[in-house]
Amino acid sequence: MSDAYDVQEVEARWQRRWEDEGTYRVDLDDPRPASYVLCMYPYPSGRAHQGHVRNYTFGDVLVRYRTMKGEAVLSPFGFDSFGLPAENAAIKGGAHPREYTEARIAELKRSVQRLGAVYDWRRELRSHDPDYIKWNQVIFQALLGEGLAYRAEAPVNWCPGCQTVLANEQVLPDGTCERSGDVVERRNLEQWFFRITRYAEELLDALDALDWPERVKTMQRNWIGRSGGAQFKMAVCEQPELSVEVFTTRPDTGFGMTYAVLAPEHPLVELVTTGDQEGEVRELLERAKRSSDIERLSSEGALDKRGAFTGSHVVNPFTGEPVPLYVADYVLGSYGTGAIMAVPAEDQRDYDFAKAYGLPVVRTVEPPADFAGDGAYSGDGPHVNSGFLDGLDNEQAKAKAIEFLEEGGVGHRMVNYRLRDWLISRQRYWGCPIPVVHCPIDGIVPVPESELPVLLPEDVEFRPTGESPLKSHEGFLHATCPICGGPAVRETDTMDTFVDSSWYFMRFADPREEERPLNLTAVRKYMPVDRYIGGITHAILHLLYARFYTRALGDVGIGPKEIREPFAQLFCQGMIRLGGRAMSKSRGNVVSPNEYFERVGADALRLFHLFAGPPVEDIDWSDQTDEIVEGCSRYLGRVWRLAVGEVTSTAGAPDAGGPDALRREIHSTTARVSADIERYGFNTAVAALMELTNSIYRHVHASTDAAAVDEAVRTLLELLAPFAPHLAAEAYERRYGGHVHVQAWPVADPAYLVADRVTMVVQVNGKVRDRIEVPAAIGEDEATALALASDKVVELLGGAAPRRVVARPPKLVNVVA
RNA sequence: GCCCGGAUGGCGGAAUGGUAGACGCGGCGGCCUCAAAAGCCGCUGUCCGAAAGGGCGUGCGGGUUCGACUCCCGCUCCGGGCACCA
Repeated sequence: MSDAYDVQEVEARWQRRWEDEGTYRVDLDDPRPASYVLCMYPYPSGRAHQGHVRNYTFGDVLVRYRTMKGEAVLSPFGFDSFGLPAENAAIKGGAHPREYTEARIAELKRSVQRLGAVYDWRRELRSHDPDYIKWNQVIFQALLGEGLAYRAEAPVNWCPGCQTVLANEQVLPDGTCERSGDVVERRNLEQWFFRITRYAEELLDALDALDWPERVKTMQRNWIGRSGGAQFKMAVCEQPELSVEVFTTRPDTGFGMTYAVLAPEHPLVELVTTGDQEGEVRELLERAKRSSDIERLSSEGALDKRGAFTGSHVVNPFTGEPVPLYVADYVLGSYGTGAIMAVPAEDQRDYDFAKAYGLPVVRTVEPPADFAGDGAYSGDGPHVNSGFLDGLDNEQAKAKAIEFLEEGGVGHRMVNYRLRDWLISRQRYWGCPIPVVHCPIDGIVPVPESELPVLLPEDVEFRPTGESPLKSHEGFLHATCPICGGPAVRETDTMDTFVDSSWYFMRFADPREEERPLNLTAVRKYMPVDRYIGGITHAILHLLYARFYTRALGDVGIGPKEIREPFAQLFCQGMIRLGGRAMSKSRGNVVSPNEYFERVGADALRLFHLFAGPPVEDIDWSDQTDEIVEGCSRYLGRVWRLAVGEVTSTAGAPDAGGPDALRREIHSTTARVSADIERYGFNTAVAALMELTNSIYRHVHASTDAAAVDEAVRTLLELLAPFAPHLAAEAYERRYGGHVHVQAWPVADPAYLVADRVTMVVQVNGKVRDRIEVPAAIGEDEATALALASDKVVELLGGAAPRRVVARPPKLVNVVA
């Protein structure tokens, strides 16, 4: 047997062996404690890129580590295989989306397997498989039955590039499509929605208890956007039978309302606009309709063209005085009541508008003395010009103002959320069909479960018209109404692919369950996911939808009702940048892992990703990267020679400290590596392994006794196993026999973690001046005495008595001169 | 504008309030070799110094402390999120 390490042969052989022996398969009757480690399932983009490598390496370290710790780790893999790129490729003259997608799945799967990441492949899922489509549709019907799915006409985000509607979440803040970059238009269309808003409060409140990155939780909080305040009605002076209802977070400032505003979309606009104002109002409505969201949301541009007086007035319930009613595009039809009370003195937007239209500004909160005086003051302070609220602070005044509105029967406390219902219909082919038919007699009728799945027809033609090919496929369109048996038209919308990814992690618990979407026993065994790993890019969309779906499925009886949160712990790994930009296929700046697999092997590339920096931080793929990869490869060679090759003692080698010192290092390294893995400190874990390796070399050179070295190498290989699984396995088998990945994870013995003698630092005025070898158990008095006796200290004190001595034995003594 | 992160050698990065720069990359030197590669060993923050040794040093300015990369206050720059949401 050659001592040379044949990377390609060894890696291929162990990968086959893990698969053949089912090392990482788990089953329901597994007696070991169950746990669940999951990487976000990928959109199959073909060959893996470095981002995948990083993601799956991190996940794989945890799977292997926890397996060695004695857990039955559920580690499944699947593909988020519906989605626009496949369809766009077909339109451009490529293959059918199915062929295109499946070819790419095969490619990605090969890369993932080549990496040596281990999965229970029996559980592989693909969103576009008929089986998954069926359960997706069954879930949809259940949500429909419970009113959690509904159809409504709504102003929607239409992307002209993608020729489909987008969820609010898919529109970037600048009003462009997150995928194509086109400017998103507003259109009124009948669409399917999921009632995620029903869970707004729960989704918000439950965030606190999650072990997730704080910034992800913050993003979700912002997205849900809870604001508390009051809602109340104001009668229209000119037409007392009409009233305008407004929402405000600042009912305490009601006395300062000097005008009110309707959104251009508000249904009352037409009714309250007087004849002489009609021209102006009409012009504004036209403008608002024409304007893209970008223009409308921009604070640029002349304000005086963005509002108009309706000619009517409403009565301010606090003062009893009439105030003018305006219509303005800075008020959104889709939030709150679509109308506001305007308080220029305490709201900057209202202030700017009031200035442009010459409306009065009345302060109701006394600003602090140092307040610049220009513009609105939205902070806290004593109320003024506010009748019964005078003198109160904001909180007190709010409570009292709401009380006042309630007593008057015109209003009440109110909470509003920024979160809107989730628009799930897409006018595209390559997605899960929405399983309903439209019957001229019975309306919208769900397809009965016995007829599911509704599958996509294969024989379709993709044309660059932008219209879904389903709309012109006679065979697909033609259906029978399940109620009346008459002719009906099949729904041609498909589901947002985020629907697919909102429950796959639960299906993984038993992906072959044939009776229901979820096997509850299996779901209960593994859920929630203990470690969920993926990119920060999904901080809002996927993670919020998955949280919603987990709850909704529980509540409609498909999932376990008690499991509310899908991901107990979330880890977001940093991005990989190249040339200052995120590495991504769409930017065309990907570095393929394949050349690294060929040159240095999977272990070295894995080690690079683990070692390059903290997993949470972004890393730059730079000129230095290849050199570091080489370094990782070199390190593995060093381990290999130590374990399998010939490393011998060296004449004149310095004393390495003997077997006791080596044993202490074995245990301290074990402790460090274990703790580092738990906190995703993979870079420092690898550093610790390198230190131990260097140390073992020193001990070998210095002829430390073979038993201690043998023990050290064994532990090194065991600790290295999650990081460089192939080399560790091969070296371990050759040297010790047996399979390292089924060994028990080493445990640090605390007895070895304390040394007999340690180096004590002696400082004078906080500066290190000397180091003394002392017994670890040294007391304060003795440490002080030793420090004061130090030549350096004597010299620096120059005969004077120290003013103070701070002793922290056995680590440090600080002498204050 | 608001809310989060971050800033440490030539580079990637380590450091429960207690030896700043672990580990690695790069560089320099030595051993091995006919030679090279590989490997093994050592040095490598900066300034002064032949050396011993000493000064300075974690974005900037203050503060707390015997002692601050670490905690507090005030800035600068970089990255990210949110932003007419009433």
